[in-house]
Amino acid sequence: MPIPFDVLAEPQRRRILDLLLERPRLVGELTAELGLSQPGTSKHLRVLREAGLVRVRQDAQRRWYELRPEPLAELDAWLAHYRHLWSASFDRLEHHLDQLKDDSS
Amino acid sequence: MPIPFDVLAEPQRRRILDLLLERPRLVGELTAELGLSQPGTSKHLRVLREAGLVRVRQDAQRRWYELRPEPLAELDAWLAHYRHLWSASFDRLEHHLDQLKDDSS
DNA sequence: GGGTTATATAACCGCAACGGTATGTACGAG
DNA sequence: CTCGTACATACCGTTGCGGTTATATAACCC
Repeated sequence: MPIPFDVLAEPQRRRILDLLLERPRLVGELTAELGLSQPGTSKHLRVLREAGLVRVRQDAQRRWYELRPEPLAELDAWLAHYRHLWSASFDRLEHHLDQLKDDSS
Repeated sequence: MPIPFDVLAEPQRRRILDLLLERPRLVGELTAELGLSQPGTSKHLRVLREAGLVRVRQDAQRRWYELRPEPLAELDAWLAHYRHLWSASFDRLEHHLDQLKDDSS
């Protein structure tokens, strides 16, 4: 699953992710909160689904959308290549992370 | 400076960032390595410049482009809101980060 | 200064994405 | 089984973006 930069480039889709970060929601709820048409919302949700950023749980006619953070974790991994550029204590942080890894293994 | 999601959505621009992560480069070098036309490269560089992701150092007719990681740091901060979703030991990590902060203050 | 090198800007084109309206589908209620 | 609800899909118009070629700008070289 490639990092979905283009999917995240869309402001409305990021708003959807922000809303789903709080709790799962129905399409109707998202439609109201985004101020979009219902099909517009559905279309964004399709894109997010195909990018693996959300998953659906069906409940009769309703569909609960919830967050799926794996692609964001991959984005985080990509960012890691650049992190030492702004994180002064990066090396020490890495050292601490290694310790965490050792603790849990 | 808002997080430049749309700027990063472009694959060629991410390639430019990857190349600049190694070392600063001239427009001509980037043009060759990307396989684009020279104006195409310049246009991407303009977008990256306006997003604050690169800066230019002029040297006669040449322009050395180099990375400016601040916007990526903001992206990192945005990601932080989601990080606990995939980082099992997030709370412990946060604790360690706080310790780092205390050490350096 | 005239020519060359290095880069930026302008003008243009094709395509894909986002938004809407209209319609299809699926499930439950009565 | 019919109607209403909740969502998805089809289709279309507009717009913005990435790519190109052509041209402008600016600095060095001789």
